[in-house]
Amino acid sequence: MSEKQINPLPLRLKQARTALGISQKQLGIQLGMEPGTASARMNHYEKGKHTPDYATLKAMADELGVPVAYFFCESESTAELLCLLEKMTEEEKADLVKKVTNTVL
Amino acid sequence: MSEKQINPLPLRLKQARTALGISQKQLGIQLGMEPGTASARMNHYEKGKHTPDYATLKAMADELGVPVAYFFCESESTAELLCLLEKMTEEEKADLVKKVTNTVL
DNA sequence: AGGTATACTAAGGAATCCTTAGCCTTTTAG
DNA sequence: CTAAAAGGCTAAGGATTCCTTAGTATACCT
Repeated sequence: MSEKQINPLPLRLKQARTALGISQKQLGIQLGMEPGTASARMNHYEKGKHTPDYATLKAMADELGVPVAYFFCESESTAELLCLLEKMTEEEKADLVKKVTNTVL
Repeated sequence: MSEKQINPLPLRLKQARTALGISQKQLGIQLGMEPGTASARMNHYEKGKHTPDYATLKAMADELGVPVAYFFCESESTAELLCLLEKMTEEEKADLVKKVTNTVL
């Protein structure tokens, strides 16, 4: 019954960071962390040792160009779709909701 | 410069809980919390006083029938779509990614 | 009124995080 | 080759946040 209870955040964070080609420390600095602590803190988050609070989560999301919810997506396709949704208007998303609702239900 | 930095979790939690018509305390108990602490803990989360760790977040999501990422959606339409995505197969989601990609880009 | 249910809060012990101070490997420069 | 720099990573303790206890307040019901 080994119910794997994996926190997606470490993986998603690493994916988004490496996509930008910057180091853990540099990302932390860009988020406004002290240069002396940025490396350790970001590494803790990426290794799942610690969990960032919401303000840090939001800052990371903005810096990485993803929505906060992206960090908690369990599947790749959902993560990808969320990033696309962020680029759409409310109207476009409302339309998509209707379409998908008819398809699924 | 009032940068609205609202944590969506309290609102989303309340939305999903009231949709089920159960009390804060009862939800906490269903998550396996001690009956003596369930009320206070759930209220803290719903008022934004404290933030649940991932295990609690996952348990809440499962019990409420939403994905964990739902708690962090800033817009209603995105929150709604995420819940629909959870009911789709990986294949269906992959197809949707393609469609949306062509629409957006 | 009395009892119950629900939402909510203060305070302190318990748990987690942030910071300091490094180590270890790989890569780059000399 | 050697040294230095860069990136990833970790232990430990002070700083911060959370969990738990205990209780208040309001509304509803009998």
